[in-house]
Amino acid sequence: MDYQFKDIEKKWQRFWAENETFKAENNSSKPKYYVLDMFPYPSGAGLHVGHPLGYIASDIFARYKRLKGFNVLHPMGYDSFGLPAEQYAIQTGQHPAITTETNISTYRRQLDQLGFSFDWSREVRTSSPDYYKWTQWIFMQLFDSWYNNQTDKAEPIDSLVRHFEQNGSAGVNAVCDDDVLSFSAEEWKTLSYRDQQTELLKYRLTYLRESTVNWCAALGTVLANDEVKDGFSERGGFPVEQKKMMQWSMRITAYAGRLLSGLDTIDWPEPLKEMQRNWIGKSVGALVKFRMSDFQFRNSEKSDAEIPTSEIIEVFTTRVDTIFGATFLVLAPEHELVPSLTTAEQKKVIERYIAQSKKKSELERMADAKTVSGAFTGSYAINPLNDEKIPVWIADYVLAGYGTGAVMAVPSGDQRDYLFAKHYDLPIVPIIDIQNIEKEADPTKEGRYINSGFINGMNYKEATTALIAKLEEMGAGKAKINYRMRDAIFGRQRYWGEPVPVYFKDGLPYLIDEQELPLILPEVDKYLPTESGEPPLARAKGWGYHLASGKARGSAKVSPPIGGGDLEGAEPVVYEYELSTMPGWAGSSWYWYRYMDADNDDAFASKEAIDYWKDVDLYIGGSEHATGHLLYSRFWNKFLKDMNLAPEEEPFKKLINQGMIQGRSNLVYRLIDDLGRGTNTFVSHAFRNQYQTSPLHVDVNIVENDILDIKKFKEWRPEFENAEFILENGKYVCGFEVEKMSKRYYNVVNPDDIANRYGADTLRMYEMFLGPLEQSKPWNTNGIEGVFKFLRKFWKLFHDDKLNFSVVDAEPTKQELKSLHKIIRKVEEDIERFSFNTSVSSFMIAVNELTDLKCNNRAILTDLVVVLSPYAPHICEELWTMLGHQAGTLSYVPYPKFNPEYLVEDEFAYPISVNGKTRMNLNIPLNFEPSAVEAFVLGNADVQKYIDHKAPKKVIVVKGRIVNIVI
RNA sequence: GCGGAAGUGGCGUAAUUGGUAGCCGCACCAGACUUAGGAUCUGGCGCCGCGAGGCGUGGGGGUUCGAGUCCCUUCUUCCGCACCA
Repeated sequence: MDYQFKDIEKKWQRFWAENETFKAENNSSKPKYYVLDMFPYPSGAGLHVGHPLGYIASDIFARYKRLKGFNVLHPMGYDSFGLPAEQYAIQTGQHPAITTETNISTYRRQLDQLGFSFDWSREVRTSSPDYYKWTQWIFMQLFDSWYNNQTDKAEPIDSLVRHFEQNGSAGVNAVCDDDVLSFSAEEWKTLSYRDQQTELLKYRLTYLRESTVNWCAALGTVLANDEVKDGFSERGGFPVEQKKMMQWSMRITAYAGRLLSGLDTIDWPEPLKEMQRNWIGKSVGALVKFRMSDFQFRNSEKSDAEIPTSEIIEVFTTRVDTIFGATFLVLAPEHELVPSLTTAEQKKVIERYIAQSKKKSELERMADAKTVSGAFTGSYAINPLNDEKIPVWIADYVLAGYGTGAVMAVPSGDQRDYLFAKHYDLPIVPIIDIQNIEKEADPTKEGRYINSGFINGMNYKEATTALIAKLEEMGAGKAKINYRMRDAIFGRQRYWGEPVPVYFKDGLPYLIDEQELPLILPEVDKYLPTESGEPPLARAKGWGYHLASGKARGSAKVSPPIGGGDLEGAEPVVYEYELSTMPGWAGSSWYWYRYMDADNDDAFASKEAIDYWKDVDLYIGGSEHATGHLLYSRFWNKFLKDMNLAPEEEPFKKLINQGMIQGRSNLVYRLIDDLGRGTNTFVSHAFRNQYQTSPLHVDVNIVENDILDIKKFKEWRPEFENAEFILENGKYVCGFEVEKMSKRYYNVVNPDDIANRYGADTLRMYEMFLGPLEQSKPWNTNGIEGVFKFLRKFWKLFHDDKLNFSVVDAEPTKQELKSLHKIIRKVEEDIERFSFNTSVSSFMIAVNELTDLKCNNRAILTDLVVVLSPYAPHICEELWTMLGHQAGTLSYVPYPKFNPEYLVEDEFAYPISVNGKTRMNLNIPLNFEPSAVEAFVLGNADVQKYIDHKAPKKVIVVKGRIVNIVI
């Protein structure tokens, strides 16, 4: 029989599904291996040919690991909450759950037809209540926790409460809001329950904070950053303004240090780690306090400890060693001290400057990076180390959100400060002997300090240490590590997301009872905000938290169950739920645990399952998630570890970014008439510049090797029915361009079409054949024929000329064994280093060789089927059963053992080079020692001709590699 | 501006430790079979040259018997960040 890929593929896909061939067990004597793909958002467009790239690679790896004797977990699911479904719902009124369901079935069908070895019994969907119950549960754990800097981990909030009860706020070293109170144990106990809760909220790992959001009044909704383009909504182009709103936030900054140091322990691509490092943005430096001078404040006879904070400017610097060169301070215009520092004379100037910088959009501020602007407050501060009075300015090059929002300006060492000083004629003091500040600032750390008081003569290291010690002694500063990263906003004013398991009482948030989980997303009449601007959930009728009087719901109680005594005996009351929903990254920040135990009703996954699978051994996905998903997931994982709910500090041991598959668009060139109108005549690529033409995208599916199928073109769109063409060599040649794969460029290639025409095995191998997995590349269907031909040739090895199955039981020949063992070794090496493209060409070489040898040896072909099966599983399963094996066993047979003996050669065709240039090859036995090789080579007549019978200066012989004669 | 990745035939790519540059395909050319094929097979295919030969891994320089690979320098493309104190 001929290679009937359609029948074969359908047959095996059904077999695998019916027999649950790839179901993984949660306990096994085999070692575990967890291969994970980044789960997709099921969009309405379905998969294009670029999406499965990573899935194919991970599937090959998973199948290979099974052959290597591992118990492999290879699951798939859907990140099914998200904006597109909601947007569609707003437009059509259709519930997003319905669109999501439809899209998921499309995805499932498309994934199934590619022959992936997923364990579908573990499928997860983030939008399913069984799943988001546990997303909500983890949120609750975060709410009930604080970060203890002393133990460097998160702890239950109870431990903080106990500390407050025993010692008050003294000795607490926590990651918390800036405005926490200082109190004694007694004072704490006298606080009302509500006041206690208010205070605790400042410590919780998820907390309420006033944050700025993108508010679009016309759409009546909050937009995500990527929905805003240059201050206007991407959809509709309505103006977007920054608006302050109370938002849920996650105290991810508590984990900044661990998120950074953990990067050194994981095998991820270096660029991606670098992105996370930049995002976290650690800088080591010092906080320094500058007292305000008596110039502004009448009495400054006070010691530092007595000075109210409003009279101290705190700056963060990474170069505390340059402090003697600080000739002025600069505050961000938004800095809270600016109004009190501004003198009456300067008030107008300052106010004008603030107004002006507020007007600037972020874009303008960026474009404006080179212009210097600022304003003097009229006040002076005192440098704590030399008591010099220096002026305080404001300028928008200082960002309110970074560090303390204030800098000490050292114009000799910092270019921005230098430009500022030049512009406003402020002093520039050199502080290092070798510093050259003629034309620009010199940030050198080499040399010795000058003009720098007690650090004069010291080097950088000595000075830094001495200064920090001195500042600490004076109480005027301390060493400080600062991070660029900010706490993450954890809420959206949207419908299609996880409801936040929180209700409000007296304006304070409380967790709902754990028994009430999941808090189901309610039905609403419209998916838009209310007229008063509240999120869509405000439309849900009768949706509120029914706090029982203690009996009605059994153990129903308010969480946190701390200190509250005012709930007893009350009538059931309905409290308002939180109306925002969780952001897109909530559900994806822990999903790999759910796969371990997807049906568990009692826990997000059982302890046994988590202890068995532990972490993800291989994670494949796109680099676009570098600072989003991959950072949040690491954060939640560390938190779960602190709570003893997860065993490993890092969730993804090894990670690979598959490259993006770009689109390759085809263009036709339409002739333009004198009036600039498009005609119905099209000019072939070579002649496009000889006429007035305009390029037009054409569907890549009616173009082959850049030759336009004219007949299909005429059918493509009615207006082209009578199109005329100016051809080259009788053909219409299209131009091409590499751009995003998108409907509007008509360059989308659908995997369904390819699978229909060539089969899934061909598609899988071709996607790998395109090039290295990590590399981005344009999709070009040209070339797929080569892979298709290869599979047919492979099929033919097992069949005679009449296409009857025909293999022989005989002793394999030496050459057959050599071909086989070359590929056994090669594929093993390639897969281990994720070089899938090179395996495919090696398979081609092996099959070419075996075809030339007319090999139909059963032993050889049996092993070859196993080696190829991770790449082309369907055809291999079919041949495997034809070879007489039981159906379905192929996935778990041992990978063939490589035997190096079969590759041993006794002769080698040495390349003979003269002065580094290869001239010929000579067959020389491999057991010849270098001296014998040299003698043999120099004895050769052709060699003598090349070296002109002269005595060589030197002969280099690398055994088994090369001979180089130097003359 | 800073950080990262990458530049090899007409195209996708290969060369795993410094050791024959272009494997394997696509496209193309020639041929075989075939009453003109989206079939199969054979041969050719980096560039210049009839050939001998010369030149070739973005450009320039260096180390080495030998460099796509190592070092310096420079250009280009892509990605990320963007006044970060």
